[in-house]
Amino acid sequence: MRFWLLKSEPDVFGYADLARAGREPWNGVRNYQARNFLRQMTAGDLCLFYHSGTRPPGVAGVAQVVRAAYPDNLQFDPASSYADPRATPEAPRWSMVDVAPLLALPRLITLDELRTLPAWAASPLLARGSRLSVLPVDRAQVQSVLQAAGTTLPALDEPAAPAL
DNA sequence: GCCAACGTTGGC
DNA sequence: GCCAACGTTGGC
Repeated sequence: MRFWLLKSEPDVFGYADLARAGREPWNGVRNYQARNFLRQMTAGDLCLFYHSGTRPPGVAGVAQVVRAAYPDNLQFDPASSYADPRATPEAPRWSMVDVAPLLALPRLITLDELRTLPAWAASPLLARGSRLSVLPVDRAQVQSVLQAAGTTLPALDEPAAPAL
């Protein structure tokens, strides 16, 4: 299992919207680095759901990848602002995954608070001018956020897949 | 292949 | 609303 952070503007689509929807294609990512991370995701990976463009920004919940990367539908939709005329169904350029809600944090863990957590010291999220909307995190970072929020995820504390 | 111009992101 | 940082575009 790997761990990721997904940014979204809550005015557009926040964690509460995901909780309501039950499942959602994470489409519209139009940055190659972010796209390449999407392509590394597999079902079962956990994603911190980060609210950006709001005050304060921070992690609002945890989502789970429920479908690995497949072609982003919006790239083929001329009516979409995410349309990409260079993309064809035979040669798609952009990918999306499907995510589902897993846990709403009891309280937002703000960007300011992330800056105080040792596990986050080296995260690109905290780097000046960071704009990446999909980025890898690690188990310790996820755990530190859950701990700060006063909650846990049983799946996190289990050892990696037990050998049979 | 360089680089200036431009558009976008995102914290403040 | 401002502005710094960054990625992309397109002329050359």
